[in-house]
Amino acid sequence: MTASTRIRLTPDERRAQLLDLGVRLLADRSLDELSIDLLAEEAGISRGLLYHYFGNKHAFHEAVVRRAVDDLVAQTAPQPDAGDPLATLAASMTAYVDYVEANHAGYVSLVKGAQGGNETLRAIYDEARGVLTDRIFTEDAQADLIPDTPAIRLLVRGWAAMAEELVLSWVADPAGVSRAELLQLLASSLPALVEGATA
Amino acid sequence: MTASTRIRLTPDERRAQLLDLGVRLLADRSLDELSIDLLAEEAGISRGLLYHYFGNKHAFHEAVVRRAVDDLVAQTAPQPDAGDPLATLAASMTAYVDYVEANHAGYVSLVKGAQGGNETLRAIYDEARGVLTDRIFTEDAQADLIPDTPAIRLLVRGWAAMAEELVLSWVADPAGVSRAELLQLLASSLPALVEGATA
DNA sequence: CCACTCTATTGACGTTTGTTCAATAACGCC
DNA sequence: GGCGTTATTGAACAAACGTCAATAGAGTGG
Repeated sequence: MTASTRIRLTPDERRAQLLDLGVRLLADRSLDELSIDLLAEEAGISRGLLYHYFGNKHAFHEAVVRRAVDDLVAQTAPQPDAGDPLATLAASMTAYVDYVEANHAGYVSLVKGAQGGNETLRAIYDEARGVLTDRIFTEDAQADLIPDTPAIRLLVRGWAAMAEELVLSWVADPAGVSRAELLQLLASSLPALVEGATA
Repeated sequence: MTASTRIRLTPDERRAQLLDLGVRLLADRSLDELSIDLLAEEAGISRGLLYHYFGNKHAFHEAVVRRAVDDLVAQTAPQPDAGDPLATLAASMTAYVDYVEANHAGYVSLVKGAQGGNETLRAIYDEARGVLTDRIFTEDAQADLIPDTPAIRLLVRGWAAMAEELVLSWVADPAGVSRAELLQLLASSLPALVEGATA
């Protein structure tokens, strides 16, 4: 549009700009609905520069997903003040619901969408889920509430999938279920499952 | 290769052939890793014919996913012989585990991958999950084991996501958990959740 | 048995889009 | 104020998507 004197950023700044833009654009578009053309125009750069920084389109996608996942992990980091492990769990779930509510489209498209992607994307997703569930073990297991066996590990993993589904489904259509009820479901389900499995 | 006299099938036969081939090819490839060129060559047809039948690549993908999902629903259809609702549930889960074991790659790539796709793909996936979970209600609810409230509906939906995760995760790495234990987890988790939520 | 019609099928063409690479110009430094 | 480093460009290539008028297989009626 206006006079476009070439703007030169440091590599870190440019990477950050492109990743932020990628998160924004890929929130309501799938990867192949996003052309490098559009991305470059939106960022005010040439197509070639994207390849200089990320190599190819898929690598860019992976970097964006990693970025989104890191955000999720950071913003749901547990605060070490609570004493009661159940209260800690409840706080974690609240933070998680907050995050999904604030980033609904992006969560579905980027985080969840990673499951259907290639090996690398699934690995990123798995790693994130691993971090989230490990918190459960390191925080709650200290109180010996949750035994650490292969079957229970598997069950907790399943519980995490359930939690994701509950929140996404509720955000998409909250009809008939209050936020408090949702949080209650999330927090009570883990003990219920563990007790049901060990009994 | 050999003399290729143009083979002319009925539209139904051709559609079926292409969908079958699509299921096979998309089991270990993502959509954009599959070129129409390869598909056409593999099917022994020209590229144009695919567009004649499906319009565009995405519509083809959707049709393939719908096909895979229909297979899943059909092959896990409950047998109306069992009496005890808990036994029926156990039978359903066994059929489900059988299916996922036999179609691991395809399940992940097609069924699960649909979650990360566009609106239409997610609708197909949701519809399939709806059919699967509705079975729970129509079969088990008759015995009044499961009350039908919005919160419980949501919970059952979450349980379905958990079941999927458990099975996929177990198939990917069964270390430390026997098949019987898995089935036990699957079958016992639903009652445990419902009881935990209604208490 | 031949011509004829219907329609499944082709193949060439235009266009979009991912990717490469040598050339260019902005910024810091002497 | 010139100079070198390197972030950045833009043109050129290739692969793949999608379109459409032309083609030919298969049944049908004479």
